[in-house]
Amino acid sequence: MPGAPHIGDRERVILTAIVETFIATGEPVGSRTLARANAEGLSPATIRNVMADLSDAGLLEQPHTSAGRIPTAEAYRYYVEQLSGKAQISPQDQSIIQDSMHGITNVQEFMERTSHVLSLISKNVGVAVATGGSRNALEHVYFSRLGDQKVLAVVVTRSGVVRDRVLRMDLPQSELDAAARFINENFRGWTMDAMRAEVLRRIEQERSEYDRLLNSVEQLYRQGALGSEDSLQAVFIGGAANLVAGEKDRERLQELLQTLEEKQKVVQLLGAYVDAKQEAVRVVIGLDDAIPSMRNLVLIGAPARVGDEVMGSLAVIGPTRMDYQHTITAVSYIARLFDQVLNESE
Amino acid sequence: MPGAPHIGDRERVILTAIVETFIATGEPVGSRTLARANAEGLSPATIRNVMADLSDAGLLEQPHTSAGRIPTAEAYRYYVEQLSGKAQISPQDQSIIQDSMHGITNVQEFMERTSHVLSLISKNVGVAVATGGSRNALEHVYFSRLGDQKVLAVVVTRSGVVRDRVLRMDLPQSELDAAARFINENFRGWTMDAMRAEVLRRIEQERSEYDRLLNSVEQLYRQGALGSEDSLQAVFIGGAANLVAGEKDRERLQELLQTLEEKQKVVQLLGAYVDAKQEAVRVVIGLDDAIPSMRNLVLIGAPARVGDEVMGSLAVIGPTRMDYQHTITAVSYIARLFDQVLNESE
DNA sequence: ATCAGCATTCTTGAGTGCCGAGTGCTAAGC
DNA sequence: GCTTAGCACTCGGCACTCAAGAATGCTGAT
Repeated sequence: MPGAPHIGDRERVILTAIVETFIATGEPVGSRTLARANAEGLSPATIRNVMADLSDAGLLEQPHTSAGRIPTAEAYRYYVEQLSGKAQISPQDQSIIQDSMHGITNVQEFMERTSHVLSLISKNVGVAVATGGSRNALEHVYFSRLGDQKVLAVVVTRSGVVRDRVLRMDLPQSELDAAARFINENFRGWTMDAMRAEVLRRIEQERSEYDRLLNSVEQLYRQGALGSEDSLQAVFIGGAANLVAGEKDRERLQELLQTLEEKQKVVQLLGAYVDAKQEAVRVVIGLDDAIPSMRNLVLIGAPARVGDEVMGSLAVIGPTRMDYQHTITAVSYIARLFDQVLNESE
Repeated sequence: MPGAPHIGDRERVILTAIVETFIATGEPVGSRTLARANAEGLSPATIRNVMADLSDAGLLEQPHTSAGRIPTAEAYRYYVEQLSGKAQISPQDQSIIQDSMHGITNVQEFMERTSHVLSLISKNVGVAVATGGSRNALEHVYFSRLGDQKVLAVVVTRSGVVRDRVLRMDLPQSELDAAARFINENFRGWTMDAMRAEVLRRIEQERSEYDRLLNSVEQLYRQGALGSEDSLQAVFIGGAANLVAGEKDRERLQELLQTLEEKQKVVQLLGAYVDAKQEAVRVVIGLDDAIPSMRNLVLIGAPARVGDEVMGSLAVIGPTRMDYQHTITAVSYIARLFDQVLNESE
């Protein structure tokens, strides 16, 4: 990567043209093809010169000596950057989304449909992750003995997420009820973490009084009944079938599909790249840093939030060769929709 | 299909050998190969004769004039039939299953892991569906206002399945609480269906008294809060990536993956073929009747039950060319495990 | 600077010929 | 009468060659 010939106007136009025709055709683009298609009226030879410069700058690659040029990851980054997000979502996409989102019953369902819709629109893999664990405010808990040693814990958060979990413990139903009542009366609206801290504090301070009760609660915590975010994660993946069209190498295809089935990895991926704090759509080109098997893939993601609370994230994963503009607007639109649908009356 | 040469001992042995070597190699099996492998000491010529008979009986096919023979669906059916289910599960499989099933927290999770484990063991697609809606006994309900017009309904069944749903209605919290209390006190242990019938009956009879309360409950029913089984279905599919190895035709591969993503179809498939009443493992060869895109696939499934209650079903879906014995024992083992794990203390 | 032309490189697809595996049939052997 | 060996025939697949097409880099002219 020698001193970049600081990309001027002509270079930018040509690079953009290369990226776009490569996205469209999938084949290495040569100087002649470009000269023919490009209205700029430049001759192939000139274009070749520019191409050579761009190759030096590390923006283009040649698969073989006598083949056309292919954009590098860097070129895509550049391309996406100068792709001002001014595009509006198309009416077709909008109606696809409206249709699919009809009659949503809960967050999980929204996420599931989202993954599906994103895959439809982008013709790639749609991903939606519902996280939002301990930061959510508690609304209600309920415990119930199931069998011999088993207790069912149900936790409802204020944002309407329900989570259940079977624990193994032997507290009698009476104590479970007492614990539930205690929690519901004292800690409604608290976050799980804050609540735990408070319980621990009280155990320290007022040991004598609440003793049994607080210990029950602490025991429930320890079993994960009220617990930390990771167990609440639900991952929805739609359109994995679309990878078949894009990936020629069978082994790699299989590897990719396998990776997608490991939900944990997908969560980790979104967690790493989708910035919860920021509302913006994030485009990450080249996922090999995070997950080796996803080399050459691109992630276009955004956080899903209701008000200020982050409920999860959504994304499209696809090959570098995808319709960025289109996908970005779709992701952005659904991310906004999420807030609208779940915040107020639909 | 002329008069079947009623399959004798020799025919059976040869057919079995053909099926097994075809499963092993994936290539059309010819008379010579078979003669070499088969200890029976028959000459290729003899085998050719038998093969011709089996072809006439519609049990074998030739892809091309001078290729070997391939078993037809009918042949697989015959093969599976005479495959007495005497095989024990292998220790390796057993330990894979034990490892994966460790620390199960609820039915959904069991199903998810099951689909994964089945895919691992069978090297095919593992499927698990949690159904079991209205037939389950009610344990507890809870309603909570979420926002403007929205109410969150949480239903816990006696078998430990939790279900939540956001409804659009405008009952005030006080009435919701009253309805919940009423239901929890009077109908714990009832099935959803029986409960609804009773509510309707009372509305008729004792109109005056409970009026408002009963009407709230009925309204909740109408919104599906306490409702019919279909919305409770959760479908888990594992190992879809395994299809890549088995299916050469890319288009068909894509079609298959797409079909698997349509959860409804999968539910319908299991519903059609896995007999809830019967405990046995069911092997269905040739799924094209139910779902055209699944032509040539095989389903090996069993119901998942806790005691007498059917909680769902589990299955392996794969190409006709699979290890039947192995898969059948695995499916059967996990089906039994389901009862054990969820019924009593683990 | 820009562009035309030329020699060069490399991929791709078509065409060819050959080998191996399998079949069906007929005739000989137990 | 069942079993087997032998023979002629049919295909699919592989290796190989060859020509066409596309793109490149360079050089020299405008």
